Amino acid sequence: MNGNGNGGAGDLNGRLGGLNGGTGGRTVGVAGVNLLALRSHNGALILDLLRTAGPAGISRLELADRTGLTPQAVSKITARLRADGLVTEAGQRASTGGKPRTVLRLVPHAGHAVGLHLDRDELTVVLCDLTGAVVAMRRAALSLGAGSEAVIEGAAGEVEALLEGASRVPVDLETEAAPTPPPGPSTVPVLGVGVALPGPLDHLHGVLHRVTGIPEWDGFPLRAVLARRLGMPVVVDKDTNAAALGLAAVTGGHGSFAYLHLGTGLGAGLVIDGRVHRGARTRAGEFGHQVVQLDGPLCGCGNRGCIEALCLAAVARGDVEEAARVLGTGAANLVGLLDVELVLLGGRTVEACPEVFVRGVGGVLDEWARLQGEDPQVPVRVASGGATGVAEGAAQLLLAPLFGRADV
Amino acid sequence: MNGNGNGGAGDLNGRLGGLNGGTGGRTVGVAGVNLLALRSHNGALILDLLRTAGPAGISRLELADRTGLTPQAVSKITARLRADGLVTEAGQRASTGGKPRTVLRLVPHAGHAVGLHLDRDELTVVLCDLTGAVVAMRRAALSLGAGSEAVIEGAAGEVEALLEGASRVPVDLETEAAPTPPPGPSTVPVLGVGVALPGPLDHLHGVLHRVTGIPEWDGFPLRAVLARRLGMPVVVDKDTNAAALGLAAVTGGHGSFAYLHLGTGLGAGLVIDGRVHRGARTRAGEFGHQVVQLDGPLCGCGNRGCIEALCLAAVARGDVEEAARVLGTGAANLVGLLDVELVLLGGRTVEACPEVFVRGVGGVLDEWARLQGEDPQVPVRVASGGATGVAEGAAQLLLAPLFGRADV
DNA sequence: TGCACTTTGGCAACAGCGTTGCTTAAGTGG
DNA sequence: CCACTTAAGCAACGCTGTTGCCAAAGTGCA
Repeated sequence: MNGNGNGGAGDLNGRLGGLNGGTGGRTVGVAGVNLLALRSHNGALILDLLRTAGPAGISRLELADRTGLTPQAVSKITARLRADGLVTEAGQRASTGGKPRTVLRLVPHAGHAVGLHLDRDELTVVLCDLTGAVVAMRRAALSLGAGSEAVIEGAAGEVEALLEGASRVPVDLETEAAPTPPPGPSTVPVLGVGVALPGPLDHLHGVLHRVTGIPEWDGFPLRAVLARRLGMPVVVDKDTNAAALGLAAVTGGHGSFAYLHLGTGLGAGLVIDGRVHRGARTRAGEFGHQVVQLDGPLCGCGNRGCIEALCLAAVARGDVEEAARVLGTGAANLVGLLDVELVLLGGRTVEACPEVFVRGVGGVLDEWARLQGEDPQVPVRVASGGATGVAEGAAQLLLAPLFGRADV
Repeated sequence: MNGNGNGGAGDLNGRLGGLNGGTGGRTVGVAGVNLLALRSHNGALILDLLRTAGPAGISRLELADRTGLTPQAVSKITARLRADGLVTEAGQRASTGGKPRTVLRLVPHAGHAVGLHLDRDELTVVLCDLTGAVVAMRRAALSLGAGSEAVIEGAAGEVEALLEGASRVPVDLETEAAPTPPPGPSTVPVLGVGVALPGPLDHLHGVLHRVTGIPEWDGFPLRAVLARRLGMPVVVDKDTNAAALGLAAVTGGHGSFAYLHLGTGLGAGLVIDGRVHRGARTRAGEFGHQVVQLDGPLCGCGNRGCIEALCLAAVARGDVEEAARVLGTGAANLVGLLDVELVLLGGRTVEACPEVFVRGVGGVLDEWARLQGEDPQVPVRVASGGATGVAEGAAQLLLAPLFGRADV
């Protein structure tokens, strides 16, 4: 009695040396699956296991065990992936009484993606390799309200400068030196650009809506404009969703978690069963304007008793404990509604005093679980993203489909 | 640039004349897909389109168009389904200048499932055919607190009586007469029994937790016990989830909606992308104890300001308008968080004055959408289930996997 | 009535997927 | 040194959806 099937063959086909075939058939509603899609799905699945395994690598037999496929099938699939240059053999394991297992590893520099984070006052661009590691980074001041042309031109310029630099200089990274120097070719193969910015927007079509505070952007087809300007594929998403996607790539598993971002505003990115949940119109995650106090104080959105208003007011008057309690109440509502396994906190306000928020939110969740008579409480942690977290997540908008975690 | 893949081959394999092969491979984590799973997925997909088409039927070419498969592939698949007795040819369409299309239709009585609804004070059993239509029904008084043995025995007895009656007498239904009299054989092929009851519980293993008010059930392996007693497969789920599943079967599409049930308590069933969202531990949908009034009045759960407490208190003092407003606030929170496309209301309290609740909840949602500057508000409607809605949804716990909408 | 045309749907051959059966490679342990 | 174990590839196979072709069954015009 074992489940089976389940896939998602990736939206960005035909890249990276013919990986991911796609069907060529028209697709209305739910798609039938043909052999090309099957091949693509299994390939992506194994690629994802290789990615998750990291530098340690993983053997063919372990892949077979994890996927339920035959060892022979795994051999064939990995042979294809090796021929495509995505995978290499990398040493052997210790023998357990027979021929030692050959370790397979993802080739990080077989592909790259650009992640672009457009915040209200600054811009961050990163170049990530297949593993999601940052290979190059740039940061610049930018005013989102400066007009679309200026913003597009500024962003495109930064992206081009990043790629230019990356193709010449090996690596110039703040955090760490690159573990393995990139290969010979002077040009870096790039899948495209993922853009993350404050919502609301339409992820599917890459069109912006009324970005809070900057009505000028309403209806702007960011995806199309930037794709034409840069000459490569572009995917657009909300900053909170990108952050959540980036965290999902690290978390690895197919679990569920909520990423709560408390900065100048309050929003959430939801990951359900390993996939970012955006809803039908990319409106999911409107966490800041959840009402937790009927007829409470007026919020900027026009409603009363929103979490965001209560939280920010508490922070403004220095009562961080109370802010954490309010946030915790919202988190408890969310956990109760969705039964996620983990709550991650991020954003500048949280980073200012992380322990207070983790303790405060965790306390409310624990109390709630105790009342329900549930034992294993939902853990609360600070998101690991850091300053480039959102940009890295934006790059994942293009990387994730390769590993079978396509959106839609 | 078309999406592809995506499946779920059904948990209940090997039934109904060899449909749904399953792989036979062990499955850890995410599964690879082999040809058997592919066959099963495409078969289920086409079966689902046939189900959705209803008595009107659907032609092979339309199936090909909707699935993206070749007409020839559809011909082969439908030939298999016809050989299995699940599908028949049923007349022809009008010609459009050539050979007229042959209409295919699901054979309703090719399979049945029992849906059992254990409420606090009564029990409802239905027998549903493949289309989900009720073929037979029984209702009896039952006290959930009367002890596990009495409840199990009573429920099993009712199920057996229902099946006994159905195999002899064609149909005895309150609402309508059966459109097509069932076939010759005296025994009805039954997939199994779906059981719906108040939570919390573990859907995956079919084990009950601390059912509110009746602590005796904590840890009771309902699925295993009932399966052994009846000698057929049993699936257990929360009543709200079953109701939502039943509504999803009617809604048909792969959309998202929330079913809010307001009876003696308040709960929710969530359908996201056409699948019931239960969360990792079947705890999702804890809607009643969402806090919408910080430090509000004490709730039975021990917390303060829960929707359920506020709502029921308002109803108790006769202020239904206020109850609807509170419910609407919770619904708005839910819609904002998940971006569902539809809100359905049900339960005895709602059914007492449906217009007030629909108007009240809708009003809050409209106001919220107006503040956000969104145009197409989320529609609010009364759930169509009626008295047997939950039981029908319970039957869908076994029927849905056949149509590719497997859980987990 | 007859013929051209359109559309539907099946038959046969085919490419490609994962699977099975067997062989070779490469270790351990007595 | 040899028996044994484990890993991985080669070859043949069964089954999938696809392609090429043809028969069936209508419409519409002469």
